Amino acid sequence: MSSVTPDDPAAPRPLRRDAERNRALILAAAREVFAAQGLDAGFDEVARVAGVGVGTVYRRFPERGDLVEALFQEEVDAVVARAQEAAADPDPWHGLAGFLRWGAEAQAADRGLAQVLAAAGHGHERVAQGRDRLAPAVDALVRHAQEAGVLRPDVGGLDLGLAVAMIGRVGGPERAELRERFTALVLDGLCVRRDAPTPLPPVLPTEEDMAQVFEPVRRPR
Amino acid sequence: MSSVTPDDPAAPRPLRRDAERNRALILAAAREVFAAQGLDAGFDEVARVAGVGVGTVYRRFPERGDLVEALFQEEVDAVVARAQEAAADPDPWHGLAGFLRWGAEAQAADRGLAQVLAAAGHGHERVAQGRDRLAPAVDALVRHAQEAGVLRPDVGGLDLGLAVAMIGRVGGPERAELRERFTALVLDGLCVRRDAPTPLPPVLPTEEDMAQVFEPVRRPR
DNA sequence: AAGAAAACGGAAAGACGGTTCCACTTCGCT
DNA sequence: AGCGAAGTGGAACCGTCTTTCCGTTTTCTT
Repeated sequence: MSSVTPDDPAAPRPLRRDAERNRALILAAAREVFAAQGLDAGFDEVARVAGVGVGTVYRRFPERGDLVEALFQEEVDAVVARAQEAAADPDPWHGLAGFLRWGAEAQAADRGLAQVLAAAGHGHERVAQGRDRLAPAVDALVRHAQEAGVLRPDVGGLDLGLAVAMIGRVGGPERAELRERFTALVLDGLCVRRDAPTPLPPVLPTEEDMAQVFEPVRRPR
Repeated sequence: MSSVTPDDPAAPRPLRRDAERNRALILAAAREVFAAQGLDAGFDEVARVAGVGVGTVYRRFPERGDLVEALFQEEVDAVVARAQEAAADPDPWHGLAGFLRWGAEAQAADRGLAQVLAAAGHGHERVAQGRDRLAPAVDALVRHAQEAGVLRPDVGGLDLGLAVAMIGRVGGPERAELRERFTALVLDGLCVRRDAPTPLPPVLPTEEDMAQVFEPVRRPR
């Protein structure tokens, strides 16, 4: 008779139901832990949050990279979507500014995302693919604003990406107003022409904010 | 007779000659290692470079902070001096721009300096003093440029400090041209008025540069 | 319902880096 | 030169994080 499971040579065997459930739990836990502590958070922390044993995490994701890849594919999707949305804004400058603000905020809120976008190309295959999906979207956003004559013509998509990364590191997760301030400042540098400076948010930085540029979150033990 | 060593109650006993020599070797080694790897470099790496045993480092500097303090007092002096020099520039804008460029470069070349300036206030007493010496100098530089009407009036000294820190992290030690690019961009945001954008250095960032924002130097094992 | 296979948990083993400690050396003094 | 104190080096220790392993549990199939 015909077997119920046709011999699909590419079939990676479906996971058992409990395994599938745990896989989802692990991914959710990793999302939370990596966002808070960065990509080098301990595997047992992930396991603890997921409510499974460490061994389970290792069996499902033998290398740290596997977990990272599975996790951030969707986060990259979100960034790409936001970039496309911004590029479609009828006011190109508004779209660009909104993306810069949003991107900085996203990186500040999620250390793991920041690290994975940066590390793209160094190793992880699928993460690099994600970055390659991202680049055209940002390029389009930049080109759009340049064709409208509002963004200076001598910057590229990677300039914008670097600016997002730079600003995202300022002030720690709590000090969004401070990032607003630097976003406004950089935007004043990015525009083609302006007479007076755009007013900055009136929050003056404190000494402590500076430390955040270098040590975003001290792992609380 | 009068004793050769008067009972100075604050006298911390002079070090033996070999101890003094090793102290100097350790400081020189720490300067090198911290600049390359940051403040959390291993003590045994410092000991190896200095050509002494680990125990020697620990006896002379029981806490990591002691070593940091002894080391960076002089580096802070250099920054203060540069800020004062910049404030005395007959062209205030030129002085400000030069300081921003120089500061970013100094931090990029010396991870330890970057971290110690940032961490000031969290702990280390004398490092905090250093930062407090630095702040007025930068404030003066900023005020000077503002009184000349070339720097936007709504930024403070700490904005400039944060900008230096931000830009210093871009591109890794090797990519100074890239930092030039961002310095020019931020300066265009900082000035009071400009018509056309100041031309940027024509170096386009590469994908790898982005990684440097987050992982400036991978310790080579 | 029963047997076989997959998956689980968490203890144990391993790798790694920071810190301590003490037998030995070097220095300074008489 | 000889003695005591200060200083030294690096092996051993300790805590932390990673990875493996295996006795038990859960699921799937018939």
